[in-house]
Amino acid sequence: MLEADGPQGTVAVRLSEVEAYAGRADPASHAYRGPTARNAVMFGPPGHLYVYFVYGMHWCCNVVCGPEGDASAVLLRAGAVVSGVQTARMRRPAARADSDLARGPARLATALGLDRAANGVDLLSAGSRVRLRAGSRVPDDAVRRGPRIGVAAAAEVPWRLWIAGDSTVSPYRPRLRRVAAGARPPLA
DNA sequence: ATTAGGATCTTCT
DNA sequence: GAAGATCCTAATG
Repeated sequence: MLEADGPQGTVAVRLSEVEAYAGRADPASHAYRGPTARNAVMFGPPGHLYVYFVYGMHWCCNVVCGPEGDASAVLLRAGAVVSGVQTARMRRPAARADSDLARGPARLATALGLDRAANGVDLLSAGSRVRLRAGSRVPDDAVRRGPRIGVAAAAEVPWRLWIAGDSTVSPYRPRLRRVAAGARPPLA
């Protein structure tokens, strides 16, 4: 469960889909090329929120996992809004059904009202604006795993985990990487 | 139901 | 200068 306070109220989400990134050893990880201004939080202590900006308009959230310096993190890909539904709807007018409110990493961040200002927040402190809490346990046999989405490297590593049959899990669309206009096709 | 294209800007090469 | 851990809308089958 992830819970975020905001000016319009508190929204809580039960996570249904996540993706693991294994620090510097993982070619798909933002930490792969070492520390930078953007990924600094990843190299810090675990239990903190790493928020980054993608595609010129979206924010995505990770929970830092490994020990300090390890730079491992889990991307929060989707969840079900379990409280503050009305606030989440206002933030996500494009969502048709409530199950779409946090169905996708950028949607989840928007529903929770998270952006650059939430980067680095300690998720395990009761006084934080954003908090990670234990929810009801998911049985092992309800957890599925498969390839990560949208990554250009190490796509075959099955580190996306989700709850089987959950309607809030993002739809899997293996998009071919966009090729720049006018670029030559790769040589076979 | 599925697909294609556009929006938009930070980050690192 | 180019690509990027995405989403939305419109068009088509």
